[in-house]
Amino acid sequence: MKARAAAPGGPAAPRAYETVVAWVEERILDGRLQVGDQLPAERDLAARLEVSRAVVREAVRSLQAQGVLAPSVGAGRAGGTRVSALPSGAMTRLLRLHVALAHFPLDEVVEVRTALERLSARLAATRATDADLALMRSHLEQMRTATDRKGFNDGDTAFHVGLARAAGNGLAADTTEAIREALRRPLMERFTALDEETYADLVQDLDREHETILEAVATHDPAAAEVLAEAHVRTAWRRLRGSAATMAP
Amino acid sequence: MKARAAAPGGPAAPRAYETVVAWVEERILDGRLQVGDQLPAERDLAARLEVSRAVVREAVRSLQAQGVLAPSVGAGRAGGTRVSALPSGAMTRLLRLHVALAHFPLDEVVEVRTALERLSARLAATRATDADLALMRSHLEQMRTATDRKGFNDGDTAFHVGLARAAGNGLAADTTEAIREALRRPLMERFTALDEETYADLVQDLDREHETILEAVATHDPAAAEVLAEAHVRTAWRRLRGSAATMAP
DNA sequence: CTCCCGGTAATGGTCTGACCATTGGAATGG
DNA sequence: CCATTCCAATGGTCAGACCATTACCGGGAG
Repeated sequence: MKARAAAPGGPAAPRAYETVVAWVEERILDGRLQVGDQLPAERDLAARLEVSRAVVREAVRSLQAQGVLAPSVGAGRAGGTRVSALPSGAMTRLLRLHVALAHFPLDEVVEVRTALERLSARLAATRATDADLALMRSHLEQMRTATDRKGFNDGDTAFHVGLARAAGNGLAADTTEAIREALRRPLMERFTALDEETYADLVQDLDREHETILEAVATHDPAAAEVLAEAHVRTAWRRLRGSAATMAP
Repeated sequence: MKARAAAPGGPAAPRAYETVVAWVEERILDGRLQVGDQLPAERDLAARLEVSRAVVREAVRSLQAQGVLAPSVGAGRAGGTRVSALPSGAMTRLLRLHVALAHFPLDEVVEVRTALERLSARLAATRATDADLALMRSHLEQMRTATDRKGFNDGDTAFHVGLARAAGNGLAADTTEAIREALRRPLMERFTALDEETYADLVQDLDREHETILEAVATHDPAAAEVLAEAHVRTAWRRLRGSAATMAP
């Protein structure tokens, strides 16, 4: 009689790597493991949990994909797998893939991004430092001096991520960044599909709107900033969303 | 002369499993792989990319953690690893861990949740079906008949997730759900720390607010719904955030 | 005493080869 | 035609080995 006997209606057979993931998660959730702490060596952990090193490695990869673990080779303090907190890359990849899989339609993503933009603008208007403002101003300049559409888009992304960072909300900033990155490809497709005149008009209007948002933030006017920012994202998307180059003939 | 020779200033040595992840991601991003498609068998993929099966498995775990791949045993159509789109669980775990790691302070998370709530309420007020409304009403009832605080909290979660689902925005709903789940533990700690009288008052007020939100949604009044929902989350958190049971003496 | 240098050990990274449990489907027999 | 049996393919797991990188320790040179 095997322990793993599959009870047909029962819970799916527990994978060995899940027990390792659970071991780590449990210690993170109750605080025994904190950022910077070192995990036992893979060989030790495998022995302790009575699994093979291969499944320990699978578990580590799984948690690494969430930005929670960071393995590094070598002996002593510097080596070993440590607990980290780098959700940005993880969120970006997750969102980009699921957008590509058409699980999240672009309109939905833009709706969320609009809501976040509003939040960021309001918070930034109350918290932004002079350094934040200077950085955002430099991004405005970057857009104005951009020589191609990709350059402009990069500046635009930097501006909005900068706004989110200035808001002092890490989750909002990381999410905004992830959404921007996830939308980069489809956005650029629409951007490059515009004819020269439409593009020039759009850039001019966007610059004006950026300017007014920055002004509201600089003068610490949260109410104005949130309205302007929300309207900005909304209208920009309205003008872009139609210009899709058909992708699947 | 090794191909992997570490160029000191160069980019970090590319891990073998990353090439496998890249292989899959590339095909998802350009549409060659879609939801439901089957990946080559691990052994085949390993041979094709000239890596060991172990690293292929690590890559699969990594993408599985993002909700993008779903392996299953067996032969024929049913077996094999397939492309999936289940970001909900992935987002939940990611957020929960990073909240536990104190990378995202509770106040920040609640701010984002407030923004999402506002969005969901507005959208729900324009799109909610009778079925959605009936479901939310049942969650209201669930809260009223709850015998303990956990039961109330579960109903509350269900109500707000239901609102997000009714909004018809999958990303907003999944994110709301992830945040709710990530906050469950710290929220319940505060919830249970309230004395009986404060708790009774709070529950009564929350119920009233839920009622007004649901009313605004039912009468298709987006402007009212978004204001009520935002105020609801904000005041609820204000009343709860102070009641923390100190955790680390 | 200090500094440099080599060795050593520990770590994650990778590979190989094997066996198991599950599952679908093909071959077989009624 | 249907039920049964067997087989092959799949992911899951394990054991053992070797490699590259890195810190640390100890000894020798200055």
